[in-house]
Amino acid sequence: MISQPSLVDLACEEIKRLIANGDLGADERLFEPRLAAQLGISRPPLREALRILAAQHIIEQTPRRGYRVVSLSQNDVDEIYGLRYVLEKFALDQLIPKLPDADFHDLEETVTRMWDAARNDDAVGVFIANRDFHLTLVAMAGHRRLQQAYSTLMDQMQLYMSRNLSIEAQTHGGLLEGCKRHERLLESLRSGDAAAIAEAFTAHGERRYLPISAAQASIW
Amino acid sequence: MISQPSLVDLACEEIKRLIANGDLGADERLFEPRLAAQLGISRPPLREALRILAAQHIIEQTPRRGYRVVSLSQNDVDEIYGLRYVLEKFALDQLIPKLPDADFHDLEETVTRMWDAARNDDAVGVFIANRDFHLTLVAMAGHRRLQQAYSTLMDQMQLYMSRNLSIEAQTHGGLLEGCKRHERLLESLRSGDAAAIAEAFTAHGERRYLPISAAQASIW
DNA sequence: CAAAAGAATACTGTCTACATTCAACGTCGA
DNA sequence: TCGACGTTGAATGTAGACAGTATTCTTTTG
Repeated sequence: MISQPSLVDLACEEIKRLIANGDLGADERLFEPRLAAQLGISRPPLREALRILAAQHIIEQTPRRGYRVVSLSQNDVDEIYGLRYVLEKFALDQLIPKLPDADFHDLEETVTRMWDAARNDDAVGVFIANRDFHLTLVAMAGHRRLQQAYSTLMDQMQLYMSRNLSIEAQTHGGLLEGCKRHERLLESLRSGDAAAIAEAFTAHGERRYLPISAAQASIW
Repeated sequence: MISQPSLVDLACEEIKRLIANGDLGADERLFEPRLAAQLGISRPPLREALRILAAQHIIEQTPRRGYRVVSLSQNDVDEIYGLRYVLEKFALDQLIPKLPDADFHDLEETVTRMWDAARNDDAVGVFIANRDFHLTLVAMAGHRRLQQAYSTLMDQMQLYMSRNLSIEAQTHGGLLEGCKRHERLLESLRSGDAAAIAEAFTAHGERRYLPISAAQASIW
């Protein structure tokens, strides 16, 4: 059963897009009347959308002083990466027992996309494929709350990165190198060997998680 | 700078209270007009509150069919406990390096409260003290997003438990036994020895996390 | 008697409008 | 010239009303 999305849902997506595009910068205030007019909706549905985004830590609200786009400090980035690592590790732990019956199709598709984009030097394409790879991986764990928490975290990072850094500057070690690491991780998953998976995952994330400067935030 | 809480905040708290009290049962629909009248506010602030609670997975929304209190299946309980374990473990990892400079005052206070309540056979008091112990512990890690995720999870469990089970039935091993386990965990934290902490934490959570039936959900 | 269709009711989604509060700017005084 | 106070303007917090849609009950037909 499908239904047309409500204005609230549309507003959420559109505001996230505005932030990702850089139309709304870090620390920028969101004025309800202006934004409502810009989106062509009235304030009530917009306000509900803002509440949702605030709950996801994409914007923050201070009473009587409205909403503003969050600006991530170095500490914030460290927090996000640290939590992301833990959640993805947990996802793998949950996933490993299920691997024999797992369907790798979706995961393979993202890796294929990643290779294609990398060969065309399409950094944005690699970026998106990478994001989808990890979201798919976590989704395979079959843990709804985990998936939810993880994708919220990814959203926070993604919005920040597309705002502050050129994608190219964030691809440590080159596009093709990153593809290879994901390929290896996928292979280890196919093997189902827990030790190999742990190793591939650690190698994959080696330079990315744990003390990492905000300016060096990596897309992987 | 202080400011009076908005109706949205008040509505959030009140609705959570209604659920905890059992006035709103699992799977029960939340009718906006009725609820707004009951709370003495109009629908717009109520709707914003509902959006927030939905984002916290305390209620769920289906388009054009309103909101309903979530009902937790056994699988949901397993999910929450699993994630809670991972997050609290991560909190300890983050906390250990900071232990030499840590202030245990707040933590000690919750343990004191727990003992007092246990001696008076006050299961609800123990329940609350236990909750505060873990929230305080996680807060000491100094990781805002972690703390946020953790307390959201605790809310989900707490609301469910106070709805479905008598507190007494959930205190595995007796009230005093639980106090002792927390006391030991606190002692290990004071020692600062990582191995001892890990052991105390595992012993503390032994029977609680991982395959646990919904009916057996424990307060610890 | 049961099932399906239609009508009535009630709830959600959305909008317009009003009250309240905060922040910035200008003015007045020291 | 600098600081403080008051005023003004704009944005947030809230309320009430209307339109559209789902659900339920009743009625009618097979």
